[in-house]
Amino acid sequence: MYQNPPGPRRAGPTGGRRVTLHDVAREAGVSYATASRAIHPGSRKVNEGARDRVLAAAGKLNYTPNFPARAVAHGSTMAVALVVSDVADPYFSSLAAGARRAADDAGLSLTMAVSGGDPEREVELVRKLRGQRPRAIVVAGSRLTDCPHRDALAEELRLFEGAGGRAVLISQPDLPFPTISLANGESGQRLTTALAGRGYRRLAVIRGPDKLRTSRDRADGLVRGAAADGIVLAKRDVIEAPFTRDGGYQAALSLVERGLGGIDAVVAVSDVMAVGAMSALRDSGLAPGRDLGVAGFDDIPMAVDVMPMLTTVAAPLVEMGARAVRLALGDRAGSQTETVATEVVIRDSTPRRP
Amino acid sequence: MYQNPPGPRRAGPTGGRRVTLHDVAREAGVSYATASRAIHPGSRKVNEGARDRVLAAAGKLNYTPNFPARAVAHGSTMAVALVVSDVADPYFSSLAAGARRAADDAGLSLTMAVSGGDPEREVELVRKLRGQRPRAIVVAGSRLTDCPHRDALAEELRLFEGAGGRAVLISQPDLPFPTISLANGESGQRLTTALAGRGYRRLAVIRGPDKLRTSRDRADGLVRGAAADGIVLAKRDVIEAPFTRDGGYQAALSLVERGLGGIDAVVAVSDVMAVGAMSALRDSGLAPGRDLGVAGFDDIPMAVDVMPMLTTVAAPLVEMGARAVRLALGDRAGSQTETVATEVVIRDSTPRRP
DNA sequence: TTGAAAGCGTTACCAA
DNA sequence: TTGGTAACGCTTTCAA
Repeated sequence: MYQNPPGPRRAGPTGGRRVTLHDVAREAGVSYATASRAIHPGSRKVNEGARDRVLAAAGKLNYTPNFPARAVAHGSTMAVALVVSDVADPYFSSLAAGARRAADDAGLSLTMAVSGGDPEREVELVRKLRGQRPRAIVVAGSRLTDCPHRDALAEELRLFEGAGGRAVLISQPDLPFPTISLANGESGQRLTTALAGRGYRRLAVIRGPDKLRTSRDRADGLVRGAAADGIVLAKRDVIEAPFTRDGGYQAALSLVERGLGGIDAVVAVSDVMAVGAMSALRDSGLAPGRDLGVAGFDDIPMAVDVMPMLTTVAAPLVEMGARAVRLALGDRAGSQTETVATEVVIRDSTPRRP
Repeated sequence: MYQNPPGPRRAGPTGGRRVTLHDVAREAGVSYATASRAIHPGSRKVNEGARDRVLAAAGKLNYTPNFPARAVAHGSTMAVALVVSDVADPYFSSLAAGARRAADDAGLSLTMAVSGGDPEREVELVRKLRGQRPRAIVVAGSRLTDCPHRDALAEELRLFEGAGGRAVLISQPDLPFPTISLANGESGQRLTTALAGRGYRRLAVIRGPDKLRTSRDRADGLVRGAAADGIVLAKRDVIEAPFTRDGGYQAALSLVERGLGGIDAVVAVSDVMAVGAMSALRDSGLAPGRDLGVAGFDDIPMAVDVMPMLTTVAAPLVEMGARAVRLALGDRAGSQTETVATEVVIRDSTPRRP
């Protein structure tokens, strides 16, 4: 008789009383177990009359099931965790929007964790998240080339799966977990082909850190594509900068300061960087599109609101976020890695050249 | 002796074993209670040697405290909940970034709930969130003018507070809860003054639904300001549209189709709408800035990357998100409503007119 | 400082 | 179908 003794409820931190299932059961005049069954969606083993009374009592008392308690008893929560580098970055917030929707469809809530792009923090985050016992952890944007952290992350995720959770990665295909993957390299090649077809002859590439898998694959694809399509891409015209808007800005600035030397287009490995680059060009007195073609990757929403509109390799970001969650929640059958299609979208920032 | 029986741990859904505090205690050779105290940050009442052994054992076994269980026992979680309309909207994702940071500083995790702008869903969300027993719920972007839902929301938040939680609103100052408030009306007036000073004489306003408090206050401020500053703002030149980028686009389009009739600037009640409006103007063959001044509210990051750069009333969005969480977590002393300062930022989208 | 054990609010099993 | 109750993994008195 250690449990749920009748009598006044314990006061909360600010003096409030908590309504528990016990109160509901008493109010409805049924047993504790019956009340639980009536409230829980899954079990239909309860008399209609009793159920109605329980539901009515719950409504009257404004009862809300206590999720943590439910989680402890049932051994699993109703939450999915998403790890991103930065919520305010359009790339990640689009992924988050999709993940949220899919979680919602499954009746789960979404917990967001933000790493700030710090791989160490990312590992720490996953570790903490493990304690939350979410149904699944989706990791977007880790730096998988960075070996020690890469392994530490894999270990944390492995432990998470060992405890019954599900881990899924987005766009980082070389860890032994189900992954929503983008054909980044191939996309880069297709982009150069499109640019070559529009008359571009000499490229500069603005890329993120080499440790960032997405950045590296895209940059490599661009280099390969340039070679294949007869476009000149000098080694010194591949500029590395932080994988952010400001990184793109700085990279473009240094490009201009150094002298363009015949470059007729600059491709950034993300739209966010490309947008920064466009602003830098403009601040340097150059007109993006007219003086220099500009292109990016992702097709973030603002790509059509910058001027000129940005040519890009469109990735279905929202859909990717949703698919990651669905992949995590679905059964293990089928392929573990889903590759989503990308599409080159030509806009005004890369007009046809004479 | 019903509790934590020794022996093999229960298998998880996929067959994994869970490491519990019991295992750690046994591994360290101390009692269950001592292990708990050693792991829990707050209690220093444990022998250093024992503590070290516990921590070592925890590390060795890869133990992670079970948050839900902790929450059940302790009566409160380590999470803060944030309700927004749309994660992918820069306004909300900036708020989220700030809220995340503040939650992080307090050692709490952030759970995001997305209402999609649907007030009914928003109430439902808060209700569900109550079940999660977060330390605090921060609601951004509700439509408080919509009375039935407004009251329902207030009731849910009241119940949440009754159970010991903390509720804080962002930019919706007319519910009886602590609020991070923006001087929206006053900001609107200051913007018209600035525009008048730059030679603008006839305005159009693109606004969101009347039910949206933020939109209404800003629009009202613009109307008042126009009157005070001798700017013409005809009733028919106030266009209502969805509070989104596409809403702004449509509104501007209809404005152009209808004929500008002497309007020399269009002000949208948010940067997101303003950006949409700029694109619409451009698609209609007009040059924002040159043919027509454009201004917005918020100063979202992309305001400086559109062309021309957007004049706006800057709100410290990230800081607001952070302050909301801090307000929720702090003690009840001091003022319940904090008003944050805004600042008119003139950029190229509103050049001086002859 | 430590250990035993009583909760916390659920779910789920078992017998009725 | 129902009620009783063990169990979930933890925190926190209460004695020792």
